[in-house]
Amino acid sequence: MNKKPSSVDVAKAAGVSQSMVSRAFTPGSSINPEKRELIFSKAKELGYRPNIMARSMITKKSKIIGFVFGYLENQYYPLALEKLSREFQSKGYHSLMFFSDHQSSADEIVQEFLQYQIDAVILASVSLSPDWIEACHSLSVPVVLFNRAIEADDVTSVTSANYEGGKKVANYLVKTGHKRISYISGFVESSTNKDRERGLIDGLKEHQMTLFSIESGNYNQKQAREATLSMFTADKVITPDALFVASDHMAFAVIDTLKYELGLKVPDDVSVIGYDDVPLGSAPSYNLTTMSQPIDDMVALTVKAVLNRIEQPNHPPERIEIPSHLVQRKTVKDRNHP
Amino acid sequence: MNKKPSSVDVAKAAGVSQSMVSRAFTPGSSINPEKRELIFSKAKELGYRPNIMARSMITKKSKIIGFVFGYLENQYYPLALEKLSREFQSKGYHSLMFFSDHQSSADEIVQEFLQYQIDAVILASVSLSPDWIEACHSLSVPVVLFNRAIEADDVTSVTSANYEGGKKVANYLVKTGHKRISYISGFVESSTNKDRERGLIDGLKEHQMTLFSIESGNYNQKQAREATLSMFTADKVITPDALFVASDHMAFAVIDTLKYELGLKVPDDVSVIGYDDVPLGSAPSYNLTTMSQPIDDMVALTVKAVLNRIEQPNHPPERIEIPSHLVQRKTVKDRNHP
DNA sequence: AATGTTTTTGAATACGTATGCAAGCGATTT
DNA sequence: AAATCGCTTGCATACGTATTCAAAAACATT
Repeated sequence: MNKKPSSVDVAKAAGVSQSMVSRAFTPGSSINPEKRELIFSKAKELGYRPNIMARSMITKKSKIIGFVFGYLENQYYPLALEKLSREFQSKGYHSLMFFSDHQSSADEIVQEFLQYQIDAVILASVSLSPDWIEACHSLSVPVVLFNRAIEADDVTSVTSANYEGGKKVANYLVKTGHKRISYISGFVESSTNKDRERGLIDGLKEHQMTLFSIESGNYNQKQAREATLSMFTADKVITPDALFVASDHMAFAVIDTLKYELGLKVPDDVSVIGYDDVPLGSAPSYNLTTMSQPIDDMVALTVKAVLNRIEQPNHPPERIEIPSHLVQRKTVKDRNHP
Repeated sequence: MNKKPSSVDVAKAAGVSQSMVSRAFTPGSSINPEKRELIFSKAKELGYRPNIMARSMITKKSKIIGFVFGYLENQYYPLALEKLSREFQSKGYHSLMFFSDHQSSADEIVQEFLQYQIDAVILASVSLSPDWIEACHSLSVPVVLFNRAIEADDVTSVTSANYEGGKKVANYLVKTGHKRISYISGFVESSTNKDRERGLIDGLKEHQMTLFSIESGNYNQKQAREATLSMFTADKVITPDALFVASDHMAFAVIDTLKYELGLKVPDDVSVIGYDDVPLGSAPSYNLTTMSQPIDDMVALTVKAVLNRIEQPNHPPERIEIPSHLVQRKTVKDRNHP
């Protein structure tokens, strides 16, 4: 019912000028500490808090970070979202959500969120076309890719060491005696997927081996299931003895398909190794061996990178890679000692 | 590099007044269609879009919906978030995220997001204290509870029919011949949990039965596991033959504990029934029998309720309940025909 | 041709805040 | 006692937009 009080109202109540109220709420401003206390108490009384919209008109800072997601299905992303948001929240920023669908052009979304004068934009589970970057760059809003990279060098990206990760998987599967290693890929266009695949192939090559087969799962469970079925379809006489799946999320579907549709034993008949190290992977029902992308490190470095670029307008974009490591559980079998 | 163009810049370029540019972007405004086209083309050329911050100072509408979450662990919430956000996005609204931790008082968070002049606030996976309501109400920002209800009647809430859901569970478990039915609860203070529990107990009473035992899982997996262990600990000679678990999320942990820690068979030794019908429940590894809260209905009605309260300032708060129904899968055994 | 009616337009203002500038003031130095 | 310094304060303005009001233009009616 009551209109929201403004700095003018507080000023009147405290018998000071509006400027002073503003200064009271601006840390590091020149103001008598006693007056500040007085103003704070009056403000509390009236239920006043500075209007961020009005403030942002002057300061050109909205304290809003735009998040663009393609989907939240893969548990890794909501987790990342929560951790990132909490971190930003503790630093006075908040997250505004945008979801991209395949219909709406990238351009539309950019236009949409630029209206909010966001201070930076984080792209996750979505790839971005060069026009986005250009548009954002020309309006000097920093772009940070989370778990995606891109060739362009005027954008900051944070990923795990996907190429090395792929190699480590190759080494591990070879070392454990696998002879027919297949790959169920993510979204084929995504850098993350490409790097993991390249790492895997190069890793195999070092052992004079090649990929046994490959199918696209497109980072979703339905297609991962289909990919699995097609790899083990009846007319194939020789089938893989190990599957590297580009994300845990898909790996769960793969394991279910293997076990309950194809009647195969994991890892006795087929080994499966995922990527991400999502919490569900440690559930005894899956017990998934996987490559970990340490989420806390990813988040911490992302936040730091974003703040750097916000606070130092000409901070150079960086390409940050977090080392990933193998998490051994029960879906890979050592075939050397049968 | 380029500063963002303003309506004044566009006005100059098109040779009209600033007012007219504003009108061009205000649907239903009185303006010559040809001029509007001209302005649109000039705007596109310059890369102009109205500044929402500035606009909101006049209109008092920020086109921002505040979301408050306690956690996103339970898959139901990220899904709801995505669906809600997409829906709002298509209607010109966007979602600003707030995460509550147990340390920071509710009051702090309210203060924090009221700064953003949000048009409404949706509470999910979090309970809210009466002071919140009061604060929001007095500033006339509508509060909508998603999957939570509250005694106060000046707040809109959308839930599934939890009480009836609990009853249906009771009936189903009794009908399938269970004699010792226990409950693993969610956060004991939450309305959702209380209603499910009450429904279960009342439902049992109708069959002259009582709850065999109860433990709190607090909606998280760790405590759900502990609750399960304590229900089946060695010194108990009689143990439950059915477990109603207040959320699927916990039910997965319960099943894993039962199967892999206690060496029990589900459903042969113990039946388990969850609540929510989260996608993972349909994975063959769990195949969880559960009560469904149809998420699309929940979302659609939430969006409608929020928009109603935004657009019609004195639209009365409503208490919306969606019927929930049983989803039969494989974690409940019919013990009548052994 | 003169009048009335509707539509389109621009000038001016308000929204709530931050900040440059100059004035006020008490304390310190000469 | 005068001059200087540092701190605190208020005035005035700017940010980018929507909107009221009155003027102007277009059109319709007699």
